[in-house]
Amino acid sequence: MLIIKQIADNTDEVIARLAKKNFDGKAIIGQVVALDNLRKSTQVQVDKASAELNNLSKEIGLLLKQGRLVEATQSKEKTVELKETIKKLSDQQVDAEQKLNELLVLIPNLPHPSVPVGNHAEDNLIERTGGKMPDLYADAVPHWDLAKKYDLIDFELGVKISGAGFPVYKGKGARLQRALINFFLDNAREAGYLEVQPPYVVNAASGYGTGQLPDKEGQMYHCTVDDLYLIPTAEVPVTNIYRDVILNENELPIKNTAYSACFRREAGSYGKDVRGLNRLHQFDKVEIVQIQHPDKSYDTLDQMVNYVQTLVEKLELPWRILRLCGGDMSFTSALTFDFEVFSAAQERWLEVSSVSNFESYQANRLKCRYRTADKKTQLCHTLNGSALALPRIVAALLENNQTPEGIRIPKALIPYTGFDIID
RNA sequence: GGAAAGUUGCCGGAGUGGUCGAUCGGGACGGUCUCGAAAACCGUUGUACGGGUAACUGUACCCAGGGUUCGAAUCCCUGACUUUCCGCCA
Repeated sequence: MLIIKQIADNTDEVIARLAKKNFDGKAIIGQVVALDNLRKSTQVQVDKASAELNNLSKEIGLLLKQGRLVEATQSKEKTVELKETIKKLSDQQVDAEQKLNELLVLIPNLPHPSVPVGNHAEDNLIERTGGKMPDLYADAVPHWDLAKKYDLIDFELGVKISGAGFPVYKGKGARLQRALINFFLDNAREAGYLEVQPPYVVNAASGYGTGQLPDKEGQMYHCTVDDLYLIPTAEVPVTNIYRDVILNENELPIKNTAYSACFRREAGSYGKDVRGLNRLHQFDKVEIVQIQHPDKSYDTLDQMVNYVQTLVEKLELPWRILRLCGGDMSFTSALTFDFEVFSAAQERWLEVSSVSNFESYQANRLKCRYRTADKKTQLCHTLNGSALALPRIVAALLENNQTPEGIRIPKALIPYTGFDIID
C-alpha cells in the first residue's frame, strides 16, 4: 500500500496520479488524511495518560514497600479515572488505525510518470518488437487442432476430471512442458537467480502481502476449510519469503526464481479468448522475483525486461514489448511491461509475460525493509516478471512451427525435449 | 485423528507480580593488538508509532486476543502455531 506520510504530504499530487489508473481518489484520500490526523492526536493523548498511569503505579509500589498504606490507597483511587480515559482513547485510536488500514489497502499503487494515459489494451505503447513472422503453409491450423492431431493435449479429458481450463498434457505435449520449465529455470539460474520451490497454497496474510487480497479475492481458489488460497502465481509465496524481514543493504538485490503451477478462477472470462491454451485455470509458469534498493529498481526493471527478451529470442518467436497504460496495469504495479508473442494460426498476439516494478507498494504491506549504513530501516522495492508462462508459449510454438511434416522444435529447446520434431 | 510439551530479542537460552525492553552465552558489527589474520580483550547490537529544529523524549510490543491487578513476559481464559509420541499414509 501507499505510504501514509506521502499521501498526507502530497495529497493533490497523489489524487492526480491515481486518476491515470482510472481511480477517483478524491474522497478516499480525504478520509485517509483525516483518519491519520485523528490517529495521531489520539495517540498523543493515550501516550500522555499511559505515562501518568505508569508513574502512579511506580509510586504505589514504593508507598506499599514503605508501609504507607493510606497514601497508597489514595493513589489507587486516582488510577480509576485515568484507566477509563486510557481505555476510551485507545479504543478510538485502534478504531482509527483499523479504518485507516481498511481504506489504504483499497488504494492502488501510483503509476510511474512514464506510464501512458489510457484505459484499454489499444492504449498500450509498443516499446519494441523482434523475431521473424512465420510463413505458414496453406493448411496451417490453430494449436487446439494441432494438439488433437498429434495427441499432445486433451482438453476434453481435463473437463471430465476437473472442468474446463484444466487440460491434460500427453506424450510429447507433456514432455514439451517439462522441457520448457527446465529451460526457463536453467536460464534464470545462469542469469543469477536463486531457484526456490515454494508452497502452492498460501495463507491470507501472504495474499495481503503481495496485494492479491483484498483486491482479487474472487480470482483465487480458496480452500475454506483451512482458509488457504491456491497461488495464482509463484510471486505470492516467493515474495512473501521476505515478509517481515529486514535485509542488510549489501544483500540487495535478492534474485529468486521459481517454477510453480498457477491457479486462477478467471471469473468473468469467456468467448474466443479462452479457446485452447489461451486462458486456463491451471497453468505452469516460471517466475523471477527481485528485491532491490529503491535507487536501483528501475535499472533492475530494464534488466528483467531484457532478460525475458532473451528467452523469446531463443525460442525464435516473434515478440513485442508493451508499456502498459494506466488503465491496463495491475492494482499494485507502478510500471509494467508486457511481452506478447505472435501466434500465427490464430493471428493473435498473446501475452506471455508481465514484468513489473511495484516500488515500495508491496514492500510496505510486506514490511520488507533493508538497513542503511546509518542503521535506519527503509522499505525495499519489489519487482517480478513471468519468465515465462507456458501455455501461450506452447500455443505459439505449435502454431508457428507447424509444417506438413510435423512441428519443428526450436534449436535452443532440443537439448531439453530430446526430440526435434513432433510428428 | 489421539496424547503430551512448548512459543521470550539475529540464534541458543534465563526470567513466575514492581526500575524487565528484559540476565547470560553465541553470532554479527566497531575498536585495541598484528605485516595481515586467528586468538584474546574492550565496546556496540530491537521494532513500530508519536512529540521536539535538535540534543532528546513518550508510548506500545516477551505467539495473538481478552481478563485479574495500582502494576503482567510472569497469574487466569480463549485462539493460532510448533515440536515429540501413537495412529494413518506418498
